[in-house]
Parts: sequence; C-alpha cells; structure tokens
Amino acid sequence: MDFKKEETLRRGPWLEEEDERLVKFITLLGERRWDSLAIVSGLKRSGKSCRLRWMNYLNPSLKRGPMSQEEERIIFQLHALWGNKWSKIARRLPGRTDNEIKNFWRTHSRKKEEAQNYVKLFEFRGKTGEELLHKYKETEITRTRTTSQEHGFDEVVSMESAKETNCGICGRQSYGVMNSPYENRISDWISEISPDQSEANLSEDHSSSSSENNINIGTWWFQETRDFEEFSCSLWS
DNA sequence: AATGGCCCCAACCGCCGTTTC
DNA sequence: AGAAACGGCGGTTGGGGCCAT
Repeated sequence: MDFKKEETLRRGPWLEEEDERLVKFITLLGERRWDSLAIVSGLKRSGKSCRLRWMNYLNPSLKRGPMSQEEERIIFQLHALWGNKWSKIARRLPGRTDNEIKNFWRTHSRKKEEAQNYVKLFEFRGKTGEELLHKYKETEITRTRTTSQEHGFDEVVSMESAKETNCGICGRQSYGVMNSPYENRISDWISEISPDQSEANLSEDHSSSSSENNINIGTWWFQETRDFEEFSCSLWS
C-alpha cells in the first residue's frame, strides 16, 4: 500500500463519531467494496478495518452478552468436530462472530481443561471429581450473570430457563439478548437513515427465527447432526 | 492508595482464496 | 490469462478493567 496513505490511516479503538459515520455509509452503500467505502466516508481507516468493525461489533444482527449454555455446548462440540474453524462454527451460531467464538474458546477451554485436570487428579486419588465439575459449572453460571449485569443489559434470562433452551439458536430475544445503551444507539442510527429497511429486517428476523419449531437443540443435536446442520443453515437463508 | 498480575476482548496482522478488470 | 483488488480466515497483540496484596 502507498506509504503516505498508510501514514494517515487511523488505528486503535474506534470513536463513536467514526462508528456513526461508518453505519451511515454502510446503510447507504451496502456491506461491500470496503476500501471504496472507507475512502468515500472520509474515515481515516482502512477498508479492512471498517469491515472488521462492522462484522464484529456494529452489525445490529449481532448478539451481545455472554454465551448461553446451549451456545457453549455447540461451540465445544463443533470444535471437537472441526477444530479451529471459527468462521465455520460461527455460521452455526447466528449473531455470534468468529472472533467472539475464538475469544470465548481461548478463555473457557483453558478453564475447562484445568477443571478436567483437577478431576483426573482427584479421581486418581480415589474421588469421583463430580463435585469439582459441579463447582466449575457453578462458577461459570455466576460469571455469566455478573458479566451481563456489568454491561447494563435490560434483562438476563437464566441459562437454565426452559424458554431459552427450547428456542435454541433461534432469535435474539430468546437468548435474553439485551439492549445495551450503545446497541440502542446503533439501532437508532440505522433507523434514522432507513426506517423501512430496519423494520423489514426485524420482521424478517422474526420469521426466520422459526420459534414455532420449538426444538431443544442441545439435547438432540448429537443424535441428529445432519438435521441440525440443515436447520441452522436454514436460519441464514 | 499503589501496584502487579490476570482476564477479556476489540483490533490488528499476515496469509490465502476469490473476484474483478 | 494474469495482475490487482477485495474479502475471509486464523493467529496474535495490546489495553482497559478487575482483583488481590
């Protein structure tokens, strides 16, 4: 890339004004031609950086907040199946990004591994280790709840709730997806520009969420891997 | 109150495959 | 056909926040 051009590019955390400008231009021009979009918008960012910011943070279809148990289970199982194919795994979890899943995995796989090592150690000493696993799960639930509260979300649905389990990976609301002030602002920007379109997207989300399916994904997925793949793919169509 | 260590996650980097011209 | 631009992906980094000391 041109050295002079690169020299003037901004890096590091995005400012609110930059986010707002980016959202406006994406709404006008669409999610493509990122280099051109970066230039036209006047943002002193690379196209790649703009794309990443949108894909990983600004896109209103993204979920916020901690992973549900169902999501965690899916991540662990798919990782066992596919390895570090984060984007592939992310496609099975609408609203979650590869980056998010990658970060989640790095954090929690280590914890889980540690817990399992303890279990092995205690089993070796003649104990069951179930108590430790239980303890681990408890701390994870506590973590999840406090994290949600820290971020100021409107509602937190218990990870044990039957509603959430039944809705699986269907829709944002079924996850107890909450509206952080920042997320609300992004939605406002978009609706300011094209209220019709955002409305349409919302209703589309609703229909594609297929809550009528009422399927407990977590319990049957491993017996019905193929069906699940088809089901989750259909969420994206 | 200061500080050092740890965790989390947004952002960046480099590579590679695909698309466009 | 080939070069350049674009987009996607996985790995890595850096900074902010939290917590224990």
